[in-house]
Amino acid sequence: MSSAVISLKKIEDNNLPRVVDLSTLDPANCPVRDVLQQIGGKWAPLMLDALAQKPYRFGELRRAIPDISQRMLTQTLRDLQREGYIDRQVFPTNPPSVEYRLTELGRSLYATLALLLNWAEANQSAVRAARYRFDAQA
Amino acid sequence: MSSAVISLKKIEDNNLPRVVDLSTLDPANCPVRDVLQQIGGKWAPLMLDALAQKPYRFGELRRAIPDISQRMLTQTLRDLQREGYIDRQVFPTNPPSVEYRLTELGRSLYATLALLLNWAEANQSAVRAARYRFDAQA
DNA sequence: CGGGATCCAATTCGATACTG
DNA sequence: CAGTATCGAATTGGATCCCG
Repeated sequence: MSSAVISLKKIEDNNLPRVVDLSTLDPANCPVRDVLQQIGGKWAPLMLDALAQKPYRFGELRRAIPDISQRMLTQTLRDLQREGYIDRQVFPTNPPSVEYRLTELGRSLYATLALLLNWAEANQSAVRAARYRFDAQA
Repeated sequence: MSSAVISLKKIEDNNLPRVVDLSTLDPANCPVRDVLQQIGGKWAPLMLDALAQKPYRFGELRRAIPDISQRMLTQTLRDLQREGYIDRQVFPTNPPSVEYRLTELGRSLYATLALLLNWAEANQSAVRAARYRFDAQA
Protein backbone atom coordinates (compact mmCIF):
# COMPACT_ATOMS: atom_id res chain seq x y z
CA MET A 1 0.00 0.00 0.00
CA SER A 2 1.34 3.35 -0.95
CA SER A 3 -0.04 4.99 2.18
CA ALA A 4 2.18 2.82 4.35
CA VAL A 5 5.19 3.87 2.32
CA ILE A 6 4.27 7.49 2.68
CA SER A 7 3.91 7.34 6.45
CA LEU A 8 7.18 5.46 6.67
CA LYS A 9 8.87 8.17 4.66
CA LYS A 10 7.39 10.79 6.94
CA ILE A 11 8.92 9.07 9.92
CA GLU A 12 12.30 8.86 8.23
CA ASP A 13 12.14 12.53 7.44
CA ASN A 14 11.36 13.39 11.06
CA ASN A 15 8.16 14.90 9.77
CA LEU A 16 6.48 15.64 13.09
CA PRO A 17 3.91 18.20 14.17
CA ARG A 18 5.64 21.40 15.13
CA VAL A 19 3.70 24.59 15.43
CA VAL A 20 6.05 26.81 17.40
CA ASP A 21 9.44 27.54 15.95
CA LEU A 22 11.53 27.85 19.07
CA SER A 23 14.74 28.56 17.21
CA THR A 24 13.53 31.96 16.07
CA LEU A 25 12.50 33.08 19.54
CA ASP A 26 14.32 35.17 22.06
CA PRO A 27 15.37 32.61 24.70
CA ALA A 28 14.56 35.07 27.47
CA ASN A 29 10.98 35.42 26.27
CA CYS A 30 10.20 31.93 25.05
CA PRO A 31 6.65 30.86 25.87
CA VAL A 32 7.59 27.21 26.03
CA ARG A 33 10.30 27.81 28.61
CA ASP A 34 8.07 30.22 30.49
CA VAL A 35 5.15 27.85 30.86
CA LEU A 36 6.94 24.51 31.02
CA GLN A 37 9.17 25.53 33.88
CA GLN A 38 6.25 25.48 36.30
CA ILE A 39 4.71 22.22 35.18
CA GLY A 40 7.99 20.42 34.83
CA GLY A 41 8.88 20.28 38.50
CA LYS A 42 8.98 17.21 40.69
CA TRP A 43 5.52 17.58 42.21
CA ALA A 44 3.38 19.74 39.95
CA PRO A 45 2.38 16.99 37.50
CA LEU A 46 1.37 14.66 40.32
CA MET A 47 -0.70 17.34 42.01
CA LEU A 48 -2.39 18.36 38.79
CA ASP A 49 -3.18 14.72 38.18
CA ALA A 50 -4.68 14.31 41.63
CA LEU A 51 -6.74 17.49 41.36
CA ALA A 52 -8.00 16.41 37.96
CA GLN A 53 -9.86 13.61 39.73
CA LYS A 54 -11.61 15.76 42.29
CA PRO A 55 -11.09 18.75 44.58
CA TYR A 56 -8.75 18.07 47.47
CA ARG A 57 -8.18 19.53 50.87
CA PHE A 58 -4.67 20.19 52.10
CA GLY A 59 -4.19 17.17 54.33
CA GLU A 60 -6.06 14.95 51.96
CA LEU A 61 -3.71 15.90 49.17
CA ARG A 62 -0.79 15.26 51.41
CA ARG A 63 -1.97 11.73 52.08
CA ALA A 64 -2.56 11.22 48.35
CA ILE A 65 1.11 12.00 47.69
CA PRO A 66 2.66 10.35 50.73
CA ASP A 67 6.27 11.34 50.21
CA ILE A 68 5.78 15.05 49.65
CA SER A 69 6.94 17.35 52.40
CA GLN A 70 4.51 19.89 53.75
CA ARG A 71 6.77 22.66 52.60
CA MET A 72 6.73 21.52 48.97
CA LEU A 73 3.01 20.90 49.09
CA THR A 74 2.36 24.45 50.25
CA GLN A 75 4.80 25.95 47.80
CA THR A 76 3.66 23.99 44.78
CA LEU A 77 0.02 24.76 45.56
CA ARG A 78 0.83 28.45 45.64
CA ASP A 79 2.80 28.24 42.42
CA LEU A 80 0.00 26.43 40.63
CA GLN A 81 -2.47 28.95 41.94
CA ARG A 82 -0.31 31.79 40.71
CA GLU A 83 -0.10 30.25 37.25
CA GLY A 84 -3.88 30.12 37.22
CA TYR A 85 -4.18 26.34 37.18
CA ILE A 86 -5.88 25.84 40.53
CA ASP A 87 -8.30 27.71 42.74
CA ARG A 88 -8.09 27.99 46.52
CA GLN A 89 -11.26 28.23 48.56
CA VAL A 90 -11.24 28.75 52.31
CA PHE A 91 -14.13 27.60 54.46
CA PRO A 92 -14.15 29.55 57.76
CA THR A 93 -14.97 26.53 59.86
CA ASN A 94 -13.22 25.57 63.06
CA PRO A 95 -10.70 24.20 62.49
CA PRO A 96 -10.36 25.89 59.09
CA SER A 97 -10.70 23.89 55.93
CA VAL A 98 -9.21 24.79 52.56
CA GLU A 99 -10.13 23.23 49.28
CA TYR A 100 -8.16 23.23 46.04
CA ARG A 101 -9.59 22.54 42.62
CA LEU A 102 -8.58 22.91 38.99
CA THR A 103 -9.59 26.06 37.17
CA GLU A 104 -10.76 25.92 33.60
CA LEU A 105 -7.23 26.77 32.49
CA GLY A 106 -5.96 23.97 34.68
CA ARG A 107 -8.37 21.50 33.14
CA SER A 108 -7.30 22.64 29.70
CA LEU A 109 -3.69 22.05 30.63
CA TYR A 110 -4.42 18.68 32.15
CA ALA A 111 -6.22 17.48 29.05
CA THR A 112 -2.89 17.79 27.25
CA LEU A 113 -0.67 16.85 30.15
CA ALA A 114 -2.60 13.62 30.69
CA LEU A 115 -1.56 12.44 27.25
CA LEU A 116 2.05 12.77 28.32
CA LEU A 117 1.38 10.94 31.59
CA ASN A 118 -0.23 8.15 29.63
CA TRP A 119 2.72 8.04 27.27
CA ALA A 120 5.06 7.75 30.24
CA GLU A 121 3.14 4.87 31.68
CA ALA A 122 2.82 3.09 28.34
CA ASN A 123 6.50 3.44 27.45
CA GLN A 124 8.24 3.03 30.77
CA SER A 125 9.43 -0.47 29.93
CA ALA A 126 10.95 0.73 26.66
CA VAL A 127 12.78 3.49 28.51
CA ARG A 128 13.99 1.08 31.16
CA ALA A 129 15.28 -1.25 28.45
CA ALA A 130 17.12 1.60 26.76
CA ARG A 131 18.78 2.57 30.04
CA TYR A 132 19.86 -0.99 30.61
CA ARG A 133 21.40 -1.24 27.14
CA PHE A 134 23.18 2.08 27.57
CA ASP A 135 24.63 1.15 30.94
CA ALA A 136 25.69 -2.30 29.78
CA GLN A 137 27.64 -1.02 26.80
CA ALA A 138 29.38 1.65 28.87
CA MET B 1 -28.13 22.62 22.23
CA SER B 2 -28.00 19.63 24.48
CA SER B 3 -24.49 18.64 23.40
CA ALA B 4 -23.17 21.92 24.72
CA VAL B 5 -24.84 21.28 28.05
CA ILE B 6 -23.40 17.82 28.25
CA SER B 7 -19.87 18.93 27.57
CA LEU B 8 -20.28 21.73 30.09
CA LYS B 9 -21.40 19.24 32.70
CA LYS B 10 -18.40 17.07 31.95
CA ILE B 11 -16.13 20.02 32.59
CA GLU B 12 -17.88 20.85 35.83
CA ASP B 13 -17.49 17.29 37.00
CA ASN B 14 -13.79 17.34 36.24
CA ASN B 15 -14.44 14.51 33.86
CA LEU B 16 -11.05 14.35 32.26
CA PRO B 17 -9.12 11.55 30.59
CA ARG B 18 -7.11 9.68 33.17
CA VAL B 19 -5.71 6.29 32.40
CA VAL B 20 -3.08 5.85 35.09
CA ASP B 21 -4.19 5.93 38.69
CA LEU B 22 -1.14 7.40 40.36
CA SER B 23 -2.64 7.29 43.82
CA THR B 24 -2.51 3.51 43.95
CA LEU B 25 1.13 3.31 42.92
CA ASP B 26 4.22 2.95 45.00
CA PRO B 27 5.80 6.41 44.79
CA ALA B 28 9.26 4.88 44.50
CA ASN B 29 8.24 2.91 41.42
CA CYS B 30 5.88 5.31 39.71
CA PRO B 31 6.27 5.26 35.91
CA VAL B 32 5.14 8.84 35.59
CA ARG B 33 7.76 10.12 37.97
CA ASP B 34 10.36 7.83 36.44
CA VAL B 35 9.87 8.99 32.88
CA LEU B 36 8.85 12.60 33.44
CA GLN B 37 11.88 13.43 35.48
CA GLN B 38 14.12 13.24 32.42
CA ILE B 39 11.92 15.19 30.06
CA GLY B 40 11.00 17.84 32.59
CA GLY B 41 14.39 19.47 32.90
CA LYS B 42 15.34 22.90 31.73
CA TRP B 43 16.86 21.86 28.41
CA ALA B 44 15.50 18.47 27.41
CA PRO B 45 12.24 19.73 25.89
CA LEU B 46 14.06 22.34 23.81
CA MET B 47 16.56 19.81 22.54
CA LEU B 48 13.90 17.27 21.69
CA ASP B 49 12.05 19.97 19.86
CA ALA B 50 15.12 20.95 17.86
CA LEU B 51 15.97 17.35 17.01
CA ALA B 52 12.41 16.74 15.92
CA GLN B 53 13.07 19.10 13.05
CA LYS B 54 16.20 17.44 11.77
CA PRO B 55 19.39 15.77 12.94
CA TYR B 56 21.88 18.13 14.51
CA ARG B 57 25.59 18.15 15.09
CA PHE B 58 26.99 19.20 18.43
CA GLY B 59 28.01 22.75 17.62
CA GLU B 60 25.00 23.26 15.44
CA LEU B 61 22.71 22.34 18.31
CA ARG B 62 24.61 24.68 20.55
CA ARG B 63 24.00 27.55 18.20
CA ALA B 64 20.33 26.61 17.96
CA ILE B 65 20.01 27.00 21.75
CA PRO B 66 22.30 29.98 22.24
CA ASP B 67 22.16 30.20 26.02
CA ILE B 68 22.93 26.59 26.87
CA SER B 69 26.31 25.89 28.36
CA GLN B 70 28.43 23.26 26.71
CA ARG B 71 28.35 21.26 29.90
CA MET B 72 24.56 21.05 29.95
CA LEU B 73 24.45 20.31 26.25
CA THR B 74 26.79 17.36 26.66
CA GLN B 75 25.04 16.10 29.75
CA THR B 76 21.50 16.42 28.42
CA LEU B 77 22.49 14.72 25.18
CA ARG B 78 23.86 11.79 27.13
CA ASP B 79 20.78 11.63 29.33
CA LEU B 80 18.46 11.64 26.34
CA GLN B 81 20.57 8.98 24.68
CA ARG B 82 20.43 6.84 27.78
CA GLU B 83 16.65 7.14 27.92
CA GLY B 84 16.55 5.93 24.34
CA TYR B 85 15.19 9.11 22.82
CA ILE B 86 18.15 10.04 20.66
CA ASP B 87 20.86 8.27 18.72
CA ARG B 88 24.48 9.34 18.51
CA GLN B 89 26.46 8.70 15.36
CA VAL B 90 30.15 9.46 15.08
CA PHE B 91 31.74 10.15 11.69
CA PRO B 92 35.50 9.50 11.90
CA THR B 93 36.41 12.53 9.86
CA ASN B 94 39.08 15.02 10.77
CA PRO B 95 38.08 16.96 12.72
CA PRO B 96 35.49 14.50 14.08
CA SER B 97 31.83 15.11 13.52
CA VAL B 98 28.98 13.72 15.64
CA GLU B 99 25.37 13.70 14.68
CA TYR B 100 22.36 13.33 16.94
CA ARG B 101 18.90 12.32 15.80
CA LEU B 102 15.66 11.16 17.36
CA THR B 103 15.05 7.45 17.67
CA GLU B 104 11.65 5.98 16.98
CA LEU B 105 10.94 6.13 20.71
CA GLY B 106 11.99 9.74 20.71
CA ARG B 107 9.67 10.56 17.85
CA SER B 108 6.86 8.80 19.65
CA LEU B 109 7.55 10.89 22.73
CA TYR B 110 7.77 14.07 20.74
CA ALA B 111 4.44 13.48 19.06
CA THR B 112 2.89 13.79 22.53
CA LEU B 113 5.28 16.36 23.91
CA ALA B 114 4.66 18.68 20.98
CA LEU B 115 1.02 18.96 22.03
CA LEU B 116 2.17 20.30 25.37
CA LEU B 117 4.58 22.72 23.72
CA ASN B 118 1.75 23.97 21.55
CA TRP B 119 -0.48 24.33 24.59
CA ALA B 120 2.20 26.38 26.30
CA GLU B 121 2.54 28.70 23.36
CA ALA B 122 -1.21 29.06 22.91
CA ASN B 123 -1.91 29.76 26.58
CA GLN B 124 1.05 31.82 27.66
CA SER B 125 -0.95 35.02 27.72
CA ALA B 126 -3.58 33.44 29.98
CA VAL B 127 -0.86 32.28 32.36
CA ARG B 128 0.78 35.69 32.34
CA ALA B 129 -2.57 37.30 33.14
CA ALA B 130 -3.14 34.89 36.02
CA ARG B 131 0.26 35.70 37.48
CA TYR B 132 -0.44 39.39 37.23
CA ARG B 133 -3.77 39.03 39.04
CA PHE B 134 -2.21 36.87 41.73
CA ASP B 135 0.63 39.30 42.36
CA ALA B 136 -1.65 42.33 42.37
CA GLN B 137 -3.99 40.92 44.98
CA ALA B 138 -1.10 39.84 47.22
C1' DC C 1 -6.39 21.67 60.11
C1' DG C 2 -3.61 24.44 57.22
C1' DG C 3 -0.10 26.49 57.01
C1' DG C 4 4.64 30.05 58.00
C1' DA C 5 9.59 30.36 59.15
C1' DT C 6 14.07 28.66 59.51
C1' DC C 7 18.01 25.89 58.71
C1' DC C 8 20.51 22.58 56.17
C1' DA C 9 21.42 18.88 52.48
C1' DA C 10 21.24 17.65 47.74
C1' DT C 11 20.91 18.57 43.19
C1' DT C 12 21.27 21.59 39.11
C1' DC C 13 23.55 24.60 36.57
C1' DG C 14 27.13 27.83 34.57
C1' DA C 15 31.93 29.53 33.86
C1' DT C 16 36.34 28.35 32.96
C1' DA C 17 40.23 25.71 31.51
C1' DC C 18 42.01 21.85 29.03
C1' DT C 19 42.18 17.82 25.25
C1' DG C 20 42.39 14.42 21.02
C1' DC D 1 34.90 19.97 16.36
C1' DA D 2 33.31 17.68 20.15
C1' DG D 3 33.95 16.95 24.01
C1' DT D 4 36.11 16.18 29.66
C1' DA D 5 37.21 17.96 34.30
C1' DT D 6 36.79 20.97 38.09
C1' DC D 7 34.96 24.57 40.86
C1' DG D 8 31.55 27.44 42.88
C1' DA D 9 26.97 29.65 42.62
C1' DA D 10 22.20 29.06 42.50
C1' DT D 11 18.18 26.57 42.91
C1' DT D 12 15.46 22.86 44.92
C1' DG D 13 13.98 20.05 48.45
C1' DG D 14 13.49 18.02 53.27
C1' DA D 15 13.33 18.33 58.48
C1' DT D 16 11.99 20.69 62.24
C1' DC D 17 9.64 23.95 65.04
C1' DC D 18 6.05 27.19 65.46
C1' DC D 19 1.25 29.36 65.20
C1' DG D 20 -4.07 30.65 64.79
